[in-house]
Amino acid sequence: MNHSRTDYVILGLLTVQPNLSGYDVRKAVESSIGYFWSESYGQIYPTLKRLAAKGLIQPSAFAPKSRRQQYAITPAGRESLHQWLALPFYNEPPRNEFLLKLFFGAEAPAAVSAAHIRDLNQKNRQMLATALEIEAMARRQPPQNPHQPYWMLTLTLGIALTRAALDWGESALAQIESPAPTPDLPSPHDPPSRP
Amino acid sequence: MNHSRTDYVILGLLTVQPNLSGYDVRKAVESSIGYFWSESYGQIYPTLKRLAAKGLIQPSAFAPKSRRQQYAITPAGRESLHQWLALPFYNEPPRNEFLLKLFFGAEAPAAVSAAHIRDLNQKNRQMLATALEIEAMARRQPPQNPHQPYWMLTLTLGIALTRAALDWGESALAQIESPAPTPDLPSPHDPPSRP
DNA sequence: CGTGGCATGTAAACGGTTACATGATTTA
DNA sequence: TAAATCATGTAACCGTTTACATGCCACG
Repeated sequence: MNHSRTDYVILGLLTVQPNLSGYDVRKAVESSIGYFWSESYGQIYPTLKRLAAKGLIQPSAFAPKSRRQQYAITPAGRESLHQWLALPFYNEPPRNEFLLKLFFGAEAPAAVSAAHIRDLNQKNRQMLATALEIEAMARRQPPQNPHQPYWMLTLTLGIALTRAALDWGESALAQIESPAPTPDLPSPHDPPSRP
Repeated sequence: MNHSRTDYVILGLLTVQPNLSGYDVRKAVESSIGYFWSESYGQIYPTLKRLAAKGLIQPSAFAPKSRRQQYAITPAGRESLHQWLALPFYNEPPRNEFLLKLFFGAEAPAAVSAAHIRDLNQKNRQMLATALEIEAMARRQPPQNPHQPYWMLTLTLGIALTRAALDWGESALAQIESPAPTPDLPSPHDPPSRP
């Protein structure tokens, strides 16, 4: 009776692509909503069974050579998805370990926090690069797909947030690495870093 | 033997304020790291017991009138915190329900997604306002506290991300509400919304 | 005195991951 | 035929939240 969000991930993906196996679902999650969602097999397979038992999806083609049991969404499943979409979204309690470590940064040498920030910047540069690639690719071909405008929105939010985080990261690094800028006593031992 | 992150939240907070009870920890989490972390009593109280048993914290003053059992960090606890701070941070699998619903937005009337975005904007405006207040308050008094520079960094990241999300939200709303702008066929029935 | 809120605590449930088991199929 | 990897599945565990229980103190 209790629908977890995994249910709607699967139902949603089945509206995008009509036949998916558990394996397919996993791949689809990773490749299309991977940067803001994740699912593990331990969730996916039992959920498929449960959704089928409830009639929200149904076993469809048993893919010829590939021994993959595929499923398709039913009208009832689509209905259920629509209802969920209309409910207000619920953001779970935040838990950002990077910010947690930074918050307690004064307990460690400045180099520790600096390393974390560099680490974050690295990840963000990577993320930005792939997001921009995807965006460029999507913009090249005309929007035949009714989902595409929404996908672009999720993408542009990701890009905007990553850019903001990167900007912050650079200035944060500068602040941390310049050792306590006492205005009239320029630090004697740390040469200004010029990459 | 396994240290959960709740351990380090408590140890960290005890380096900031020397004596805290379970109740205090909860309040401190909410008021100081609330926008990127959360803890429930069900975690806090058992963790306090466990940390005390391991000697990482110790019962200190039993607060006079208030029947609150307070704890203080021990040298071993501080050591443990330092070690953890030096480890790379681990960001748990992302799970953003807002983006999930937006991704499947094409399955529902555009008004549904628009409402979600407005909802998000509302939350972000709220968040930005309080963050800016805190920032202004912090900047007013000179940095007596060695933790403050790090706290400011977490704050400025929050502000930057929220601003970016708000900017995105406005343009996203505009895009969604303008019904499929066919260039040479200006939409006949939707009057341009002027707030 | 009684009631409402403060403070501590815990049992049970929950959503989710990890680790492992098992065939079946492709590739070398 | 051996090794790799595809695909499905599940049991156990884990961190966490929820809901509830309990006693204490302040205040009307």
